[in-house]
Amino acid sequence: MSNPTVVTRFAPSPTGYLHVGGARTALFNWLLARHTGGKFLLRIEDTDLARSTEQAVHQLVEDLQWLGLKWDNAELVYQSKRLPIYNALIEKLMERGLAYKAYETSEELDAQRKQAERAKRQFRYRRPALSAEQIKQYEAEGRPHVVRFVMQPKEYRFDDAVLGPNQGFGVGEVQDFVIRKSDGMPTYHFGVVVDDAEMGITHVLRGQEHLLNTCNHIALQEALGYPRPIYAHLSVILAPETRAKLSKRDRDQKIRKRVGEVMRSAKRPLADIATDAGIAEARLGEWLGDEKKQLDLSEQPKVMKAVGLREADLPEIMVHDFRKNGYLPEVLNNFLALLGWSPGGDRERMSIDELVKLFSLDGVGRSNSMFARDKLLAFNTEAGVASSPPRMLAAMRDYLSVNPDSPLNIATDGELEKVLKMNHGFHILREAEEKSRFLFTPDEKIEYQADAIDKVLKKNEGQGAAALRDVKATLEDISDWTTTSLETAVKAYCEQKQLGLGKVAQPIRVAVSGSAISPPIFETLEFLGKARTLARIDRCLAGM
RNA sequence: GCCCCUAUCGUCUAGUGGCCUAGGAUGUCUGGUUCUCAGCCAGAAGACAGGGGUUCGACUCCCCUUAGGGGUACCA
Repeated sequence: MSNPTVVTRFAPSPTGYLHVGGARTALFNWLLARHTGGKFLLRIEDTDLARSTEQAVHQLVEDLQWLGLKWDNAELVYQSKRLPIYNALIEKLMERGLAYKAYETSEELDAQRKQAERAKRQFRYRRPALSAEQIKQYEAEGRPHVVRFVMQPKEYRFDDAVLGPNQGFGVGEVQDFVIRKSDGMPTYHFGVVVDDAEMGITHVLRGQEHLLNTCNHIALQEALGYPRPIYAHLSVILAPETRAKLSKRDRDQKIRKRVGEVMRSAKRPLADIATDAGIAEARLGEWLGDEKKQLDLSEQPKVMKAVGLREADLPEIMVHDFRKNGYLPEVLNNFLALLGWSPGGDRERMSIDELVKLFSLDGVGRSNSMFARDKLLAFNTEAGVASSPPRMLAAMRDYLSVNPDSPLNIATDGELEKVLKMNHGFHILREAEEKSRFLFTPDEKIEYQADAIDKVLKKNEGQGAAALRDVKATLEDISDWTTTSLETAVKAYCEQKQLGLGKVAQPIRVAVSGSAISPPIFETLEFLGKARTLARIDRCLAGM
């Protein structure tokens, strides 16, 4: 009997924040492991030296922790630290004639591909017939080389837990693929096969974009004598903006578009923008001209600022974006789980424990799904209402920790609880936070929005301002400054003056908050206290 | 181009040959509640891509077409 324990893994490459597609893959692997009482492991695939960073590893770890997807290996597995293991295996493959050195440069291969394309042929790498002398000469020259795996010309077939049995590709699709790059690093294909085997991975849940790779992987497993894990290829998550695979590049795309607009309409040359952003013009130009290029973590905000783009203008794609905007991790998990999986029936709202209990590969669908944010928003709204005050307080603290510029960072827990309560029914924490900033802003720093002043106070010969001046006396007379007393007093005033509550509440709202939108007025006033309320009314009136 | 995957309301999906005059959620629309923005309550509209089979019977099985997506790297 083989060991029946399920072992899954998440193996991201550390090239930036975790995006929701990756998070969904991680979640499914985690759910399968937890559901079956197995293990979930985390491995860092940092074989791309140029793009991998230690900073990205930290971010990945933090995002995964935020989502609550704990991994069971105490120490992270870094592929970059396992080079001797890969090399020994590669040497052996070469000795057995199952792998060989190839000396073409990337440029030469590109040219061959182009040529094949022109001839309307499919380019598949075939082992060139090199004489012993040629090889000797290349070696003597110190010519760089890669190592390729000899792919047997046959059909590769495998069963997929999601897609069904007998998946695969014909002879014409496979080729001798690279297993070690010219910089000495193994490719993804090699690292993934070796490490999955060594870590005892039993189930590989990954995106459908890996379907063809799976042929390479099973061929390698056969050559290396490894068991084949159970494969489950997940559908692709599509971005509504592009209707194509959700990608971090979508954000770059949006910024790129904006830079183009600024250059054209505002007639600002690239050099200006580069200067504003503090980035070399050459670098910026290179990025602008190549859709595949991405701005790195430090460059992105600078360029955004230089062209007047705010965080909110960009689509939320990274897990970090959702955290920063005030989504609950349990909600994101719930929503992500539903992208390509269903427990059957009408069941939709599930806690993490319920997800673990209900999750099964049988419920995983095969068709791609669009990442539609409005449903996520509705889930978050609902969860915000349903969650306990301590949970929401913790969530708000977490939100503030990633939004250090918010004035609410000075609030006490008690104040934060009040803020949460008076904003009951908010969609995301950011909404409650932004609506409440004025409560934590010094009186003299309140900025009055011109349109709010015009509409609420100045319109109709200053009717609103007059009401404000008049009701002030009523407010001054209130000694018991509580929501209920305030409500009773102001409503009595309205009745006496034959005014709708709105005619009085709106002017007060603008006076204390600076805008026409705020939490409910009486709770707001209680929170501010009598002195600050009256001071703000005076200041507002004086400023008109 | 070639290869692969997919196809139910706008979107996420339930549905595994008769329970389907197709269920839920979200969004949209209408009305109500309300001191603003939200929220909440009540109601409505909204889908089996098309064409062939198989079957007593197809949303469900098969084929073709169409459409969408993915892949085709010394990225993972």
